Amino acid sequence: MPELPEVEIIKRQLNKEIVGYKISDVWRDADKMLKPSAKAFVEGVCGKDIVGVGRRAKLLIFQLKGVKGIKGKKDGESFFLVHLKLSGRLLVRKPKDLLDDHTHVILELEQGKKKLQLRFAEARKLGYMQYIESEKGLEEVLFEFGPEPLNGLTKEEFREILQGTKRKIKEALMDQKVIAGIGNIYANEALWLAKIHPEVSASSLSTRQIDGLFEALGSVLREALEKGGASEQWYRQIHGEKGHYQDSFKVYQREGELCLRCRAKIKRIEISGRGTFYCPSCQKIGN
DNA sequence: AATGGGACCTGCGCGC
DNA sequence: TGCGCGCAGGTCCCAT
Repeated sequence: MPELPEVEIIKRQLNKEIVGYKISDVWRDADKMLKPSAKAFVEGVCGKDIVGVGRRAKLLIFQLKGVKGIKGKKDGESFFLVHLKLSGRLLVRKPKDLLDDHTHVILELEQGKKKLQLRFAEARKLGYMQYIESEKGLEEVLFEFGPEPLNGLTKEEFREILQGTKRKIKEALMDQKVIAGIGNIYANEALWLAKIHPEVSASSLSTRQIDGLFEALGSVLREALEKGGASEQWYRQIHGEKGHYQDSFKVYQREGELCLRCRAKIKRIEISGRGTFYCPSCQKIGN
């Protein structure tokens, strides 16, 4: 999945569809996917209203308002997070709609007579939903993320961050503590666009290269947003539609195919265990 | 500190 | 048709 653009699209769509609904019940068949425990999650969210959906890095943040279900405490703000990991889908359906494959959690939603379901389908069960009791608890989770590339990150800050680490540039880009929201697809695509070899040390990049990478990153992420995200095997929008950015991949999963700039063959290597695709001719070390 | 490997899980496509 | 293998949008933990 679900990298920044995909999560952002889900966030925007959910804000149009489920804000104002109350969570009336939770069904689940994989307790492991609920944190801090299935019981705490269910008790935490049941009976509360969804007042908004946000995003930080690749996390969705559902803001809740209302009385805690069982113990009936004060009316305050609480939250739950959703991480889709590799194969998660969040789908908004009507209760009578055909069950989606790999659904492991269903939040029953009500607003007056209207009823909806928010279904968490996760083929690999690596994703999770996490209930968080307070704003303070939320801040503790979000605290560690680096800046958001489409919201607040400046060219100067980007330079400073990258010049301060000797790690391979692709590793740095994908580290959520360095920059938030970049995953394997967008790291590969941005480096191709900026003509930077994925294995070069971040601190060895010139200012001109870093500025180019900053532009490339913004351009790739914005284009992905416009195209509804990248739908490979799993990613879907909230009504099940595919995004289209996969049709614009320049290097990702194009091993052996021709570079669209110079016609050289795209190579695949591994960096930190992740498939890495680049053009050996226009992304040279020491460019 | 930095790097590498494995774990967490399951599904799918490919070659034989 | 069936089986084994490699690969998959992510992140965490541990050993070296």
